[in-house]
Amino acid sequence: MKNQEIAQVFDKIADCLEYKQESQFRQNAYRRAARAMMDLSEDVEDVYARGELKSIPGIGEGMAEKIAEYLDTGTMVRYEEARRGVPDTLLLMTRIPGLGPKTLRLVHEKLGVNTIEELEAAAKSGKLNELRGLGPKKAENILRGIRLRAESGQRVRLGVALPLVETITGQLRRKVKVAQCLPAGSLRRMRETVGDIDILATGADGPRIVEAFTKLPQVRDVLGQGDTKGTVITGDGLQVDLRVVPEESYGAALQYFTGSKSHNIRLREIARKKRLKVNEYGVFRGEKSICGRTEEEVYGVLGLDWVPPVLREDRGEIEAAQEHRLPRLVEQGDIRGDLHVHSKWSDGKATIEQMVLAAKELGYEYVAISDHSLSTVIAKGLDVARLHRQMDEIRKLRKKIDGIAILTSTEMDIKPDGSLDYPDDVLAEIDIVTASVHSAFKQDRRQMTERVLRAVESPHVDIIGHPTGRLIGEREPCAIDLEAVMKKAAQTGTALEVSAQWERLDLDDVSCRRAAEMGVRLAINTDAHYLTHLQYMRFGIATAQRAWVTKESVVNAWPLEELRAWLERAAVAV
DNA sequence: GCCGTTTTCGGCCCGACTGTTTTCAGTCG
Repeated sequence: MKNQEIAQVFDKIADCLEYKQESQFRQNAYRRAARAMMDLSEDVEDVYARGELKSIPGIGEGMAEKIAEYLDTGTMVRYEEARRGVPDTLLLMTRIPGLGPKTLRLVHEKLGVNTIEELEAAAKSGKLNELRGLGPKKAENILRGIRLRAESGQRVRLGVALPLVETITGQLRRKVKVAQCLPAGSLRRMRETVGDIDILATGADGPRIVEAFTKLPQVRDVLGQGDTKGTVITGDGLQVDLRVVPEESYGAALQYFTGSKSHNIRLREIARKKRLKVNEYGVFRGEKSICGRTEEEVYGVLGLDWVPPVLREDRGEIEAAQEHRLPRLVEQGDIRGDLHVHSKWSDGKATIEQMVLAAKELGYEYVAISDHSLSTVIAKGLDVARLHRQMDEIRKLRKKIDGIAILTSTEMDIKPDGSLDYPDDVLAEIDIVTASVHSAFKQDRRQMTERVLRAVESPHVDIIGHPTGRLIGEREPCAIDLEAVMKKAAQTGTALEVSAQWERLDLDDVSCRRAAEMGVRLAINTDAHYLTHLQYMRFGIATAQRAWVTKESVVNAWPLEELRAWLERAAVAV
């Protein structure tokens, strides 16, 4: 899978062109092409093999040739050419906040600066001030930028960012009069990680709201403070932007500030063609504001249905909204049960009864208790004897607790050779079987793929748990041919999990979309080890929504009877 | 370099804030 590699090459070309101050539009073309590679839900080599590279939006004649060249030869002449005269160490400096391409080129050419260390020295010695357009403040800003880049710059996971933003907006509401105050940006789009936090507020007194924002206890550093906009760095190094607009601009501002950037650019292009202008204050014909109070109005006047924030990535949602064929996405209310929940029998922290009651409290129709199997020793995996005792307890609980169906289950290891951790006759007794990889993550692609395929082919396995094993920001996804796994899963009716744990979100949105398109069934599960983890369902749902998934594909959005019928199918299909 | 209800050339999103400037360029989102 060379998608990411090619994306990086295109992005680097764009960086070089930016440094060399070549055409903005050409730079954008490379950035768009890079994004197109990242968003591609299948292997670019497969698209190339079919001769369909040019059907990818943003990939034209030239880009298609460059991709082909890279896949055939492993290099790209255009890349080498772009890099000429731009030392690699200089490219690293393009990510320093406050230091743009113009300044970078200036210090390189006039002062011979090639590295971050040299830049720092030049700023400290006052040499920077000698250059035209650069004063002492600028030098100070650059030093701060270097410091910021060194200590933060890490993207933060959704499950961390969301509680943080809820705290911040809550505090702001208490400190100052705001009509609206809510997260926008990638957080509202529920991306798996966010680079910064964007907050939108409406209210009459912009300067005062921004002032209050910069004085919040979490704020360590104020990067900018104007009448309508503030930018700060929190104690743990995360950038937070606040934007204040008048109430009548709420919809336009929310739309603008939610992004994504490429989604917004597309909208503004559409507006231009209609001789309209979209900005954060509204939609304008000439000087006259047509609308802006709600997002629905903004989309409507451009001829689009309202687009759910989770879809705003320029991955086809614009066209779908124009043609009134946006999907009705799966949502929290559609979920009827959690099919991956641990208990104290293995490494969970609550009893089965506690977990079941908590699931019932959430309004679920059913819940599956899926403790670890034998091989996961570290998690107190159950041998067959303990498994039987655990299942006995479940049978007793069924009599004690009504209003929710309790399914027997297991999260069973797929061993390195692809064999399963329980024998078939034991698996046949269990209502629902999730099979997961928990060891030998470093196997090569062929071994791993065959290993998982064996599990998919087992008539007893219903769900493949966290299919790639990734931990966001900690462990890369394992090498596996997901396309092959999905193809087989579509045939056997085996579901793939969308783990709602925010450290995992596995499958991710892009793969999940591919799976759904291929007709693979999905199971959105929390893999809860604590009672509170049951609440993580929202992250799994967001991931599925970002993958355009509707409730028909999601097995735990089905009524119990349908779910049981599907489980029966798994038992007879060999 | 891409792309088409301004179609094969001539466009390409829009505004806020900062710093160094005496009217605006650079950077950011």
